[in-house]
Amino acid sequence: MPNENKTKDRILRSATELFVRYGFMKTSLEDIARGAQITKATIYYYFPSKEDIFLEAIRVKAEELFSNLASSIAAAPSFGEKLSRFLRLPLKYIYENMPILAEAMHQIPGAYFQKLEENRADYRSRMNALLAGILDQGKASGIINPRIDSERFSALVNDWFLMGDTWTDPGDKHRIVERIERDHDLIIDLILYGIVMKDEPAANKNKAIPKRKNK
Amino acid sequence: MPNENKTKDRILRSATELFVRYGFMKTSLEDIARGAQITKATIYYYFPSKEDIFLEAIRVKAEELFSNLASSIAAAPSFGEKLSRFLRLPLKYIYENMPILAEAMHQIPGAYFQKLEENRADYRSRMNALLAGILDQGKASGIINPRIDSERFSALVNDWFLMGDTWTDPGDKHRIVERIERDHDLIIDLILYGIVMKDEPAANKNKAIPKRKNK
Amino acid sequence: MPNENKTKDRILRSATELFVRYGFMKTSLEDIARGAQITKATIYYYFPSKEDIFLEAIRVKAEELFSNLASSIAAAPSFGEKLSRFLRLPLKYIYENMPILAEAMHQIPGAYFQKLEENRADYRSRMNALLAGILDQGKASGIINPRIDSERFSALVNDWFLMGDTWTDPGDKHRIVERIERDHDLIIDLILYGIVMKDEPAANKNKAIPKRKNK
Amino acid sequence: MPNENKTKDRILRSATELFVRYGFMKTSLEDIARGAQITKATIYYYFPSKEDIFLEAIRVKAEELFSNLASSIAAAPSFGEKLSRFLRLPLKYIYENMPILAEAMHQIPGAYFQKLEENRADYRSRMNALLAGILDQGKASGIINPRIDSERFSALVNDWFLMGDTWTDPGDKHRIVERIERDHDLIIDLILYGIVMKDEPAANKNKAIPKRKNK
DNA sequence: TATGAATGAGTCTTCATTCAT
DNA sequence: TATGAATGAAGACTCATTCAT
Repeated sequence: MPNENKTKDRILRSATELFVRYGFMKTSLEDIARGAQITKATIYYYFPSKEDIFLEAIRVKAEELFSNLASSIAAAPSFGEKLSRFLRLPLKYIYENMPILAEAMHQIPGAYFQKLEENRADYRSRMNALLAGILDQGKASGIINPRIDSERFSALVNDWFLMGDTWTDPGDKHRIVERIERDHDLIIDLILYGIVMKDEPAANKNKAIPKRKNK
Repeated sequence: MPNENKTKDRILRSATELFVRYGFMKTSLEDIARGAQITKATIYYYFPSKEDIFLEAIRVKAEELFSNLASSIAAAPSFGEKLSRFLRLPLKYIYENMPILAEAMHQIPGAYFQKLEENRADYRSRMNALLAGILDQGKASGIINPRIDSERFSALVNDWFLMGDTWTDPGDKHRIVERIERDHDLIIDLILYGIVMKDEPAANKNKAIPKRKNK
Repeated sequence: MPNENKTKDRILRSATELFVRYGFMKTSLEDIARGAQITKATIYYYFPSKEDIFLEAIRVKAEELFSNLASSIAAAPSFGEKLSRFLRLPLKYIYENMPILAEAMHQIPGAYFQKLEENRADYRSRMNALLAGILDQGKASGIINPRIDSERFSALVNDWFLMGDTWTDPGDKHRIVERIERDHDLIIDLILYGIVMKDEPAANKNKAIPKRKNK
Repeated sequence: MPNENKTKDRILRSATELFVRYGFMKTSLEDIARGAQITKATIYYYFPSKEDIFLEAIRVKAEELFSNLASSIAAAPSFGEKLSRFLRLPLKYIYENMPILAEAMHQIPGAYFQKLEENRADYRSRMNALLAGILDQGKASGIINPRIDSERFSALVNDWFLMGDTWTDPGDKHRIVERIERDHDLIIDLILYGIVMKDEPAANKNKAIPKRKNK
């Protein structure tokens, strides 16, 4: 965690706040400088470009998230609670800190795509690792059907419930549409669970759910 | 469906394509004009401002979607298929045509917020009406548990599966975080369905989506 | 006086009203066309350019003024009343109809300066002729000191009381400053008349406007 | 008096010169920048908008004028000379530096009207104060008829001889026309002074500026 | 380490004018 | 006689970036 008084951190904090509120393009270096109580030129002493500030801002937030997430999950008493935290925290983080992440894909110049993609792949694999760990523990303790494909399941959770695709740039359009075709009936099954009459769709019969206590 | 040769449509098509690919702010009128093979000034013969082009582009796409969606659902042979189409088409449309919808909330000047909000409310209520129709039919034919709260169910599907909140502006942050808190264990239930051992906790069987008490 | 229904007059009327209210540059052909209930392109059927509309608008108003002025003065019963009308009407006309006359000098492209100057010289000479006529009648009836230089007096009245120089373009700056130097003590005399003690400045008493030696 | 080498002053000087010559609207920032030998963008480092440059230009000129005027009048040996300088200097200044003042009223966006009006009221009251001081001295030394209404006299001088109303915007049209009606026979009296035969119009002899009854 | 000053390359928008019909 | 459509040229303003100090 960086020293609170250092200029670089003041810049980063000002930038993060403004990026979150107004997005990448509508935040000017002038604004960031004002928020950090320095002048525009000073920013260039610490960062080579506006894009680099943005990338660094995400990086800091992401590390924060992973750090909190790992310890929170480790401390969770049960499988269900681990899964619950795994879902709740990242979403909260994203919406509290980086609701404009997705926009960066469209607003940042192409030259920076590669860096963004690297980050994204990194975060995704760390998330998957975390989830895989949870699943493994679930399997080990016999709660989870061992036939579940952990990898595919992780990907699905990521994509559909962790807004994995808010990162996606429009170039990937077809990839997403394909995924929609592929996954949507699984999603429908998920939705149907809970609303269909108990004796109606034979295909779904015998599928049970775990006992959840509310909170 | 607009006439292919009319200049206004050429502008709209060029604009839509560019907005989708590069976002609102990174698309310049110059670009749009080039794409439509006219000059910048001509755009102003047809549209009073860049924002109006954007709004109109969404409107056209949305009407297209609703038109297709309604007939597609009407033609579906079964309840499950209706639900499936209801989920698949909008997502495809959004990702194919307007993946940058959300950005508009941050990039468009405040003066246009109201119009955007009106559109959004309109689309949302039309989607809900469609889904409610499907559910009603399901209930009528005895497939669906009549205790299901259609309204709440529609809202949930909308928010979690139709990216209802990609429209959300950062000011609503807290609203979303609250929703995450409120809905996430239901989501976990959905996820667990399909992965837990079939003979595990019978207690939750037949559970419909209940009206949740707050917190 | 032109026919009220003819398109050309509608254009002229709309243009005059807008020029008077908003000035030459802030009045667009679009505005004029709207006011005349036609379209922009139609204007070009009747006028070769925006400047020509303006020139024509002044011309019409000026003719109107001269026509009214001449008959009003002719009908005046006394010398004093004639002089009074000579002063009152043009000022009223200018302020009611063409308060932006002066601006035209700065806003109209150089190419039109010549035409404007011609008009201006024409109007000035007609005003002078009118005033000279009044003076002559005054002299003839023995009211006016015959030593008065009618020409110089006319010029003075024109410049100082009829805003003759609101027409002046900045290039003439030095000419005006020179005139100020030359005439200002006469003006002071005029002002002092009426405020000095009746027996005070013997030197100025009964003094007619003399031919001034330069400086 | 501003430093000759500072960029801001170069901008101001270039702007003033161009505004004076071509008016507000026909002077582009490009022109001003060229005159100041900088680029357009630099102007925005020093001024928030074109209108602000204009306002500042007037302000500087006005301060200059008042400063010179006050000392010049203070140094004048006699009442007549004071009055003379009071009339001569402002007119020279206006015509040399700001002949396009009036246009600002029509060309500057409404948002700036208030500031312009404030300035104008300020300048006017300072001018009136100066003139009142001169008159008081004249009265004290017994030269001026003590029955003279100083306030009304100041206003008259201001309006008719100092072009007070060249500032007037077209909305005030009726106010001016009313003033013409009200003051014009006084003006005629002034004019008649100097041209009538010495023994002719007894009625006008020795008459001070009276409070006029309406109409 | 920090900044005041300067700028080039855009951005949206306006508008007088043209022309085929 | 009238116009719908199109445009070139210009205008005010923004902003990330540079650099001498």
